[in-house]
Amino acid sequence: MTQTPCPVCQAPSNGFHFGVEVCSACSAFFRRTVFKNRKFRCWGDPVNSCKVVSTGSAFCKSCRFAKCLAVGMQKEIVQKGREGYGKREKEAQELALVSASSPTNFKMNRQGLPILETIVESYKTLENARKCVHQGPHGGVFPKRPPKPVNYKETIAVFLKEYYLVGDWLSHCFPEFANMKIDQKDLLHRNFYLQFVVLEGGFFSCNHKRSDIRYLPSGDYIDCVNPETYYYDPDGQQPMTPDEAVTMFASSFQTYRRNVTHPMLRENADRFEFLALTGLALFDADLEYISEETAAVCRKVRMRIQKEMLKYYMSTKGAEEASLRLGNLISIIPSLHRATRRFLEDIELSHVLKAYSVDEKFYDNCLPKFGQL
Amino acid sequence: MTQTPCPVCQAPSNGFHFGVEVCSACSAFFRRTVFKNRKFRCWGDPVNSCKVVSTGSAFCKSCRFAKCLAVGMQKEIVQKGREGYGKREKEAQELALVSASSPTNFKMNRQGLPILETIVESYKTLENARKCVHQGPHGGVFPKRPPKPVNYKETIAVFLKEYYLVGDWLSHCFPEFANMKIDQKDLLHRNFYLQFVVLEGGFFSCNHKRSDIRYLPSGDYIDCVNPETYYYDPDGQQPMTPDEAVTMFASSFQTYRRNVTHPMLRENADRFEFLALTGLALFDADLEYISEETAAVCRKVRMRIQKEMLKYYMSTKGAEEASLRLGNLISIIPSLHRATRRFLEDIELSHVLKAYSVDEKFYDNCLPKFGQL
DNA sequence: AGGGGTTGGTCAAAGGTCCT
DNA sequence: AAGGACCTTTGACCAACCCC
Repeated sequence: MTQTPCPVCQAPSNGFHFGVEVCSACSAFFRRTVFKNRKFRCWGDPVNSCKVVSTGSAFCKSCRFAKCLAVGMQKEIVQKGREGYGKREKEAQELALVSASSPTNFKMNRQGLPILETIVESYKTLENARKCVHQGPHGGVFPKRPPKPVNYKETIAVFLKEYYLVGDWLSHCFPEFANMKIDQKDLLHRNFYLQFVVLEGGFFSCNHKRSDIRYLPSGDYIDCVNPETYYYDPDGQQPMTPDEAVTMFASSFQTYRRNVTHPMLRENADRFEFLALTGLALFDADLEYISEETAAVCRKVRMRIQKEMLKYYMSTKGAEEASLRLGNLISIIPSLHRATRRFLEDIELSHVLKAYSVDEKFYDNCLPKFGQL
Repeated sequence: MTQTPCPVCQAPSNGFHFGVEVCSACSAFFRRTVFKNRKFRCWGDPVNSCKVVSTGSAFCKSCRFAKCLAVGMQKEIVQKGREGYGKREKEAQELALVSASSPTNFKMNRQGLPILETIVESYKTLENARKCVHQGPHGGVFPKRPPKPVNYKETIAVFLKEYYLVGDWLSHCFPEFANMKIDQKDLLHRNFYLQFVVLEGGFFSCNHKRSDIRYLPSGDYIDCVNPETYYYDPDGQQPMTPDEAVTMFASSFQTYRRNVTHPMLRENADRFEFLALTGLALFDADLEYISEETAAVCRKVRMRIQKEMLKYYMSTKGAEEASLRLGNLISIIPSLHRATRRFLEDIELSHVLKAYSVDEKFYDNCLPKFGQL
């Protein structure tokens, strides 16, 4: 940084640029202008005689460039473009077109992603099975009805039905899971299930672009903004009033939304990413009580899933963007754990208090044992 | 300056370099690339077949390097930091000035990583401060003594001393943190501290290549294989015998090792990566009770840290390897949470039972409030 | 010694990136 | 969208070094 002023704009100059000792700003301006071959028009009056001084902000571009040439800056020294060290603009633009043109149809990107392709396909089967099992608003047997808000009893009933459905789905997707010993399978399945419930809720919100209600797999929803509807018990046999329950569990809904729904909305996770996260949540290599053998399998599958995610991204993004996206997605997992744990605490609290008693079957069969999560 | 053209780029060649008669530019390029072990990706279409001509601009680095190798330039001739010769005078002077020169050659990879470089540097300061504060085996004031196993009382004392030390360190590393409102800062700091303790323990184990003992910042250690030494109380006033305590907390040590030490050993995380994880753990954007503003800051810093990690990897690895490594590192965070939570549960249990009572100061000032983690 | 040749180191000035 | 601060890369130049 020398003391001589930039001959173009009078700002402190900063070494030689394109043949003349000018400031870095004028250097960048000159480079961009020449590189993009931009032309300007002077709007001044009288024309082509604007003052070019760095005091303000708005120069007349035309006169600034003219002055650059006048003081001797050489167009020839501007290079024709180099390789960037991350992505290349050209590439990024082309690929942006591709991904924008087909938001839902990602068939083209799925090739060579054996694990994730399998999950995506069989998730469709799960969706169909749900229509039959839940008789919800999208059920095929009964005539269609609009989605309705549900209370906690109905919710638990839905999730209980789901548990085994999801188990079958997992066994179908992952031979690694299907072939595990029954006790290991049970550990993973229990650890997984609530996470899946929470994650899928976030994904539904993401699909519907709203975080004020939480959709269930049945198609109905929990109204998070009016939780008294959720805690309302038609039989009226609970030791707590809905109002009390709302006070007690109010922050739980906050937790779900903050930790999972919002991040997923922010990242705008697609179905593919949601299912990849599902796989990572299932194959939790660091779970307590699992055998070293199971842990090794988990690590292997996780690695494969990460590789496929990366491949999926690399087909539409540059390397850097892909990696960062992968990182952001993986960063959702701790939040997912947090939300799930909160969910579990709520359920256990209800259970202990015998307030809003949870179906015993659900409690015994579908939840991780204490301290395991 | 001979007349034969450089076989890589056709510019006039300039003597033999690394085995082939090439121009000085290609020589320098080759030297830099090999020295830093950089990998490139070709963005051309068709791939790996770009023209390499010295038109003054626009090389494809990948193809340029490939051509260097193709024409016979030898990687082996590039030295790894003046290994063959004695140190140069100038270099010796610099070393005298800086005094704390990096033991490994981090220098080359750290450029342009403003956040992580700052953390790495100021971590050294933290290490020095510890020597004074803890008077441990590496303390500068008292004569050196070998590391010894410590009990829980000594451990808590060490961590209490550390809390504010670490707080200062954080404020020094992260202006974003230093400038937060006091309540937000406190939330992050409390949430962070145990995670840091656990993570750093894993890092120490990683450094010493052993997971059977857990080093403390003071330089002493907890003997995880013989936890009765840890629960031994010289005053003998506790309501539990060491044996009972071991039974009670036995699986905690397992949890630490399984969740943090083992993954870090597996990944062989270096100091740089450990500190990057530290940053990610601090700026937890999904923490309960933090303001939206703070969360936004957290997301921003996290993003920057991830980018710097990626850059760090990309300078020595290919894009895919770098991304997977990043993914694996980030995947340690959920495990870290799990181990930390377990740690917290132990402390709270001890506290409630008034067995192995924890220093009240530590309990009140250094831990996250209930349900927050 | 001493010069020719090759090494790594240095730095000004290119281009690229990011946030406003 | 464009400006400007900030970062990386490049290649000419030079000191250190080996060898004959």
